[in-house]
Amino acid sequence: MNLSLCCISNILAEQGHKFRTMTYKSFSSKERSESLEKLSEIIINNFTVSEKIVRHCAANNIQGYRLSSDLTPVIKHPEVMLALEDLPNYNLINKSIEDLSHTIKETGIRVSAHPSEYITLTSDDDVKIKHSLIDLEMHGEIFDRLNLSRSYYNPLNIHIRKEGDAEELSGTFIKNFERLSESVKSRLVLENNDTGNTWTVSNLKKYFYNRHNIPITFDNLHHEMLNHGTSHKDAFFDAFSTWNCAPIFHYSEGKNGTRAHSDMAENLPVHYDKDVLFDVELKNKDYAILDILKRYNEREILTTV
DNA sequence: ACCAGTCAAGGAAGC
DNA sequence: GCTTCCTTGACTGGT
Repeated sequence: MNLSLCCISNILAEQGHKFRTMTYKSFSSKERSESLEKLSEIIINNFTVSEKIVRHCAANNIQGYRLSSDLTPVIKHPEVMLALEDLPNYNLINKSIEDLSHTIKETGIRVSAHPSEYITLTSDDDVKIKHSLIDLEMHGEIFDRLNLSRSYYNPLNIHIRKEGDAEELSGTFIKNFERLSESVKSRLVLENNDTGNTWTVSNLKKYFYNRHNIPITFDNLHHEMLNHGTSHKDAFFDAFSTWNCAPIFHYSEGKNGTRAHSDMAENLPVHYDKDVLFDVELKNKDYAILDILKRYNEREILTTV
């Protein structure tokens, strides 16, 4: 069972290895030089924590890691717009990125990311599109700096977000997709969602894979909530067939039948004997993953005796 | 040390 | 055309 940790290790956080962030409100409330110093420290901290988490995954038989999408907070805010090179102690920032890169290579942990839920390539508002393009490009830059492959082996996963006419929305999406660099385009994949009625696996496949070869991420919980009558197995294989490498799918369970993620899993991810990496979206994070692995291995022992 | 309120984002729904 | 909700972790300011 190949599992991937989603952003935070609760185990390491309890030991004091925590991510930090900075809002624009905070950045702009102090002297610029003071804010830049603080931001530089935050970014170094975040890459260093990521490196520790990758090591932690490798030590615990967790094959994948979804990087946080807030490693470099506020730098691409419209009123800030800085490059990493503009920050104090850039050499130390670069060193923290190189350390993470080396650890990823050394451990063989497969890395992905899920840029903000608020990113949209389907908005009518070009300002919002531009913010989204900039945010995606920052992810591409970080992936490039980490020497991650420009392929779906290291995917950047987003949602379509907007509801409405699939034909029209997919046209808008592709028009904006073409504005992205190769760094992003070569990694971008799309995930099914349930917040409306449109973006099931089969519609994503029809409008984005069949026409543009963009792979589809299968999320079992979103599928449960919106499936247009398609079974779990059919949706799984529909999405599976869109990848040119082992897919990264999402696994979670809802709290009392809702879309709110539960703390721990009660069941196991179903992979139909296929090679899939499951990004586990459960609140107890690595505790939930270690529990799944333990139960899975116990079941393997029972069924092979 | 701890707690409650704040912050960030785009879209949808409800007045 | 407003406000509120959605989500979620860290930050912030008060005790």
